[in-house]
Amino acid sequence: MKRKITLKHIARELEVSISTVSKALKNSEEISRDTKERIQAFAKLYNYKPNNIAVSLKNKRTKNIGVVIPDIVHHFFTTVIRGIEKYANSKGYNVIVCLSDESFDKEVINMEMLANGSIDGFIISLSSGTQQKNDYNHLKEVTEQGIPLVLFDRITNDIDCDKVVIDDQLGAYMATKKLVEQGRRKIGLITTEDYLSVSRARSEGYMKALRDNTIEVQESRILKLSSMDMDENAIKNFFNLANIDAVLCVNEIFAIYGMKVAKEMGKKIPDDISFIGFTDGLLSKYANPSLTAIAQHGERMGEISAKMLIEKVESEGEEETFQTKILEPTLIERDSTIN
Amino acid sequence: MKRKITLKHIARELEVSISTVSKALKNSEEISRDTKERIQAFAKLYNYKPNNIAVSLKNKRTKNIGVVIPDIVHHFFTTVIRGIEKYANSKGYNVIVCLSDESFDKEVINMEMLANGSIDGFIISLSSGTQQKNDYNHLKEVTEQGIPLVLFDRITNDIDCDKVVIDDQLGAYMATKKLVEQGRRKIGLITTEDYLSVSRARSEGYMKALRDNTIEVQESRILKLSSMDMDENAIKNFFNLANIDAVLCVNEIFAIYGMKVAKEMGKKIPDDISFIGFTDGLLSKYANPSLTAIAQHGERMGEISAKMLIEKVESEGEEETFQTKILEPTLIERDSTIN
DNA sequence: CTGTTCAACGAAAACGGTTTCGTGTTAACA
DNA sequence: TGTTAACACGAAACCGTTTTCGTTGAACAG
Repeated sequence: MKRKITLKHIARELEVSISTVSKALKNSEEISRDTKERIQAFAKLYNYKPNNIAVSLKNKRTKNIGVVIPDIVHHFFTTVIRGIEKYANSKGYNVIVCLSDESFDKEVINMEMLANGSIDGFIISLSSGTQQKNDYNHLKEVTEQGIPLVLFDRITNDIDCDKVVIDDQLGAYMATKKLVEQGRRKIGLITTEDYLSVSRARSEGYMKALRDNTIEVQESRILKLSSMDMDENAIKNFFNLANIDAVLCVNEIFAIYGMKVAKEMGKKIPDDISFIGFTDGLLSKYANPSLTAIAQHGERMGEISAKMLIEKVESEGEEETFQTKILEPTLIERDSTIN
Repeated sequence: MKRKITLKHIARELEVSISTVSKALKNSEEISRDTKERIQAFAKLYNYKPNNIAVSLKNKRTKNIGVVIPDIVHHFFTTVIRGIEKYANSKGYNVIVCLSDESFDKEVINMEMLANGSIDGFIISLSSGTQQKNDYNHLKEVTEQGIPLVLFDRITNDIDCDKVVIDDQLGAYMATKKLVEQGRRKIGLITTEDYLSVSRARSEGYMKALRDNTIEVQESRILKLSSMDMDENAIKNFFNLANIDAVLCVNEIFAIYGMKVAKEMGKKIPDDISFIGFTDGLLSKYANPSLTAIAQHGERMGEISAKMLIEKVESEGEEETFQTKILEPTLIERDSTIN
């Protein structure tokens, strides 16, 4: 077992001081060519690499960024992580991923664990528990400590920090408008409970599009589902009672499941009923029929979040100025709507 | 901006030494009740939390574990991460996720970044680039440095370390056997190039099952696809020429895509052709028809990997003994096979 | 009164680097 | 010959902990 070599070892071996070694390895002008070459050659030979922890302690920079997301088994979040990873890595940063599991408590615990020196900044998408509880003190605390924070997708207005979102309202608006243009009038919405910021925005876009096209918003055409139990009968009733000819779903699963139920009821997609779902993921692409979807551009969102964060981290406390970046969603038309 | 408070601050404020503060906060017997209470109260008041980096440097324990996987936009890997996270978190560890992007170089770079003190151990699934190159020196190096390593799913025999896999051969065997029992004789296999350890094992299981049932293995019934370009015509030819009545696919995407092509060709699933795919993910569940799948138990695999790793990390260098844990795959029957 | 013991605390080294500041040597110059 | 500046390097502080090993004063026995 070869232990890692340290500056001290090199110094002792080459009979110079630790400072000389340190400087030599940084190619400092202070050190003579000869000595530098000796030291660098020795270091290369023994594969010396500085200890990250020691460097972090000294520089108060960890080169780690902490990402806290509600769930990782969600295509959207994985694409965001990929975007974050990509950008962060290119800048020499590592990504520590923590899952809040949609729980307020876990979100708080994870952030506290990381906030004690482990990371240089946070990228976070709020858990539903947090949005429901409407308690953002844990976020306030880290920002007060001067730790940069970027919120993405599931954000809150209660905290001043950089934010990255897509225009959820616009996405829903575009989708609903498309359905209207295709002659649909009895357009339903399958969503979650309202405390999720994104669901709310999507509902608003849906309703606005209806109103702009002089279609009345009917409560019976809005179905609120919990992501845990997707009650088949509830969906059937919904389709039947409201006599729906098109559905906008706030996520892929709802859409795929909705299509399944519709098919079981003997409905033809898209002739009898059209479907559009949020989050253009694998399911949308490979569903049968393939699902028209509103792409959230997760990877891009991740990259932008990482970029904003790292800029804040590396700007030595210039004047604080926060921005909110709003990405445009894209409607990707497939076979679950008329083309 | 409230800066973080340190032992030194507390010591100065309470006019005791740093060591006394440190001990008091650890409830050491050395310190009198009075002093301990004073110090603890003060620490609570100012929300003192030890600096992780400093503790890491001192203890040579980071409480971080490094996970390097080929890709995160893959249901299987995300479930593994979830399992790792879950167990690691329960033991007070954080998870640093790095993506190799199926590239040997990125795998090496990521590991080198993390190996310099950032983590206590590695959990890794090899990139296809690495398996293709067959070069495992980067793994050898970290193990020689005494850093615990757990390999999962995509492993190699060239390295001595703990490993966690499912019995891929058995999975393929079970699936193929099931197809045979349902009267299929012209069973095809859609796989990737052979350098991936898992694909090879699955091919072997497939062939073994055929032989055990006195069905000849025909090269024409094996299609090797690159995951990049899924050539529709190649698949059509494959189905036609080999006159296939059942297909085993080494991953979900191949299976879903295969079903799509089959349907386009007018084939009925499962009457004309059955499908079974590896990795029981969301796609399998929500496909149409839903896909009979071999579950890889990713989450369990992640938990076990994390458990094995953390045990190694926390066992102060007892005698080295490595184990390979082989999980049993489960065949989940759905509508793409006859039931 | 001296010696021992124990409780309660502090000094200092250590982890592995970075960085500031000082110092000895040499060469150049007046 | 004495002064000075540049060069090359080392000492030491520091980052925030942990931990070992004193040290001090009081209490107690003899």
